Amino acid sequence: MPSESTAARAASKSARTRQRLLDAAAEVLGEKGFAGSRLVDIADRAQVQAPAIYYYFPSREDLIEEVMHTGAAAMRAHLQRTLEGLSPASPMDRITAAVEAHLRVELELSHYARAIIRNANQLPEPVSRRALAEVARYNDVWRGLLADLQAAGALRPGLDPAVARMFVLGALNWAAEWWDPERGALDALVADVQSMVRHALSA
Amino acid sequence: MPSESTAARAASKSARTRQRLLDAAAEVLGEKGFAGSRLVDIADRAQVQAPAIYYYFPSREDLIEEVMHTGAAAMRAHLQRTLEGLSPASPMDRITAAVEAHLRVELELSHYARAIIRNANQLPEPVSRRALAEVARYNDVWRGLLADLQAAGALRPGLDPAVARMFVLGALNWAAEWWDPERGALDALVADVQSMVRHALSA
DNA sequence: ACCGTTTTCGAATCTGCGTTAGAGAAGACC
DNA sequence: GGTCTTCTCTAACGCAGATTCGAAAACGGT
Repeated sequence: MPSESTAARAASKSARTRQRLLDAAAEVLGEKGFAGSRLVDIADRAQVQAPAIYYYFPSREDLIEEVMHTGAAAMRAHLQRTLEGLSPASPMDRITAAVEAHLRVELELSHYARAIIRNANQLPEPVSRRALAEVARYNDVWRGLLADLQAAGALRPGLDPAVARMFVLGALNWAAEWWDPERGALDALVADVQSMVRHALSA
Repeated sequence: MPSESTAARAASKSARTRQRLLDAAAEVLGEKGFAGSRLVDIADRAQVQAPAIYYYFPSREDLIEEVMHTGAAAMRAHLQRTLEGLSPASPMDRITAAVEAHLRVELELSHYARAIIRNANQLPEPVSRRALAEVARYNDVWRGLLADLQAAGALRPGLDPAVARMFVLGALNWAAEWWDPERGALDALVADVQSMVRHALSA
């Protein structure tokens, strides 16, 4: 039996390789999409040969499935943590905070988020089931934010909350398609987008 | 030499098959994405066997390339026709009209637009070159719309016009991911989105 | 230094799909 | 009805990429 520290180190080495594979898969998925992501690309990026993947995952689909699920869960966790960290705030302020949370996790914090955003709608059924359930819960949080806004009378009358929600999420998600981390700080983007969202929804 | 009418009929039959293939390809591309689109699916949808494709196109990539190029050109043509058809209008009214044009071509008029929107950013270089050039020109039109708005002092101060443009186009493009033609009329969506865009940008 | 376990790799297999080849059907014109 | 052209199909090829296998390497404990 290994001593505590070595066991920890051993476990962590294996765990770290596994993690490298997941991270690599998330990156490739975010760039090439589900059908375009080859195991060789993922393996390369994780500094391994392709067959090594099968030591950690039963199949390509299982690996991808885990990336998707992790990504969706991370987005929701980040959003909910952000909202809970808010001192009592107006519905609109909560939405503004959610906008920032979404953009940061999408563009700065997590390749997994990018993978989710760009692939959620083009995955084959078996792979997407668990992930889509998680995405649905994420959407539920936003549905709540919009409902609160409307209940407070702060949503422009006539606007369908469902359309408003997809409008905002669409604008946010699309940033993954064009935002270039190289040029310009994220802060400026966040501020502009918050301003536009606020005015797009306000009564 | 065939008589006029039969020549026309013959030509049109061949042309129609070719067209069916392009249409089928546009639909499949819009659903599965570039890497996920198989020739068999396209052929099936066009009521042909896969090898028949090669009578009309040199390769899969050429077929797809033409779909992309056609799609991008169609979007731009539709947008420009719409704008030209406008009696002198304020910059904001022009943008509102552009919003409707974009949504209609994306959701109602053309599978090609959907194909472009969902694939423009994940195509391999060789296929995307011509299409992306066309997309760039489409973006230029929008860039002009935003510039005019700003010049007229009607863009909220502080907003980066480039960010504003991507924000709006993102919200519009994302509709391809969730809008279900089955339920609800497009008119309602258009009205809501126009309202949100207007307020998002207004000074 | 030696042994068992964990982890990785090179080589081989299997499968799906783009593509080619060549023969046959469907017309068009005489 | 014959023949030439246009179009489409069936069968087969070749490659790329997922997966499997068995052996080697790396590692931890003694």
